[in-house]
Amino acid sequence: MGLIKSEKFTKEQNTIALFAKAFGHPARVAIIQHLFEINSCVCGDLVNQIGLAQPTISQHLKELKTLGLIKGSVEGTSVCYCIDPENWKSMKTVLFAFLNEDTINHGDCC
Amino acid sequence: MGLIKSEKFTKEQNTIALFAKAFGHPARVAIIQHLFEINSCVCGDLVNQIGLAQPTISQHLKELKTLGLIKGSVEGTSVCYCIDPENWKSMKTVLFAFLNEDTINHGDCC
DNA sequence: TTCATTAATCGTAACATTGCAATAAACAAA
DNA sequence: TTTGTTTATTGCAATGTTACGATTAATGAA
Repeated sequence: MGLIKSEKFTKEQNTIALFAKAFGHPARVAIIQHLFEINSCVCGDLVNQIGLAQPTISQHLKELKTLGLIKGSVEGTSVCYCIDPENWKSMKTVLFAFLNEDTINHGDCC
Repeated sequence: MGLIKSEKFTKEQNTIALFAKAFGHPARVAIIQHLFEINSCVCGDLVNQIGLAQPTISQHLKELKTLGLIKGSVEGTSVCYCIDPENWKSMKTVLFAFLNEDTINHGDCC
């Protein structure tokens, strides 16, 4: 049916999935990487950096913004985007806890 | 258009996105968590554990299997699934490198 | 062989995602 | 005000994802 049955899962599982989904598209990965690479805000050159149309980039930025991973501030005619350090940190805590579950239980089976 | 323009991005960015997408659904998160929790293989009770229909679970298992994160072995009438430790490890290396990019550059801006 | 059990596959409906052209909105400069 | 620049929004087409009923395949038990 195309819609996820979120009520079948725990809040934690849904949160993990939401964060993971944010990185489930290479354009959003590229945006985040570019933000870390230039080590400051990105003001306008994202469309040139990534080869997608302006409305498409805008849409990906909106998704990352809605999740709180990035924040934008208006600077004249352009908008400057950067990572939201606190939300990034808490996202990492959630994902790391999940990805590190193999270190708690390390069953060699099969 | 619904299709990702992978050719616009690096191999690394596409790999990160593929792994992240695997965890972009709570059912697949739940499957992985259950595999770690019981600390061994899961033989058949996944449909009861998670509240989705058998074909749906089978589909999610297939995705995780295609990515190499889990592996299944036939045991009589049932199939036993468990994490593939080596592929899990290399997936973690890729995702951790991405998620830890904030520790390399820690620009306070905006 | 026949029956029961379990998992995979097929087919399909409903909804989501991706991408972009066109347009609108917001602002600075002339 | 008008013009140019930049980003957001709208609308839509193409494709992908999710979910499950029905069926098939494979195996063990009777």
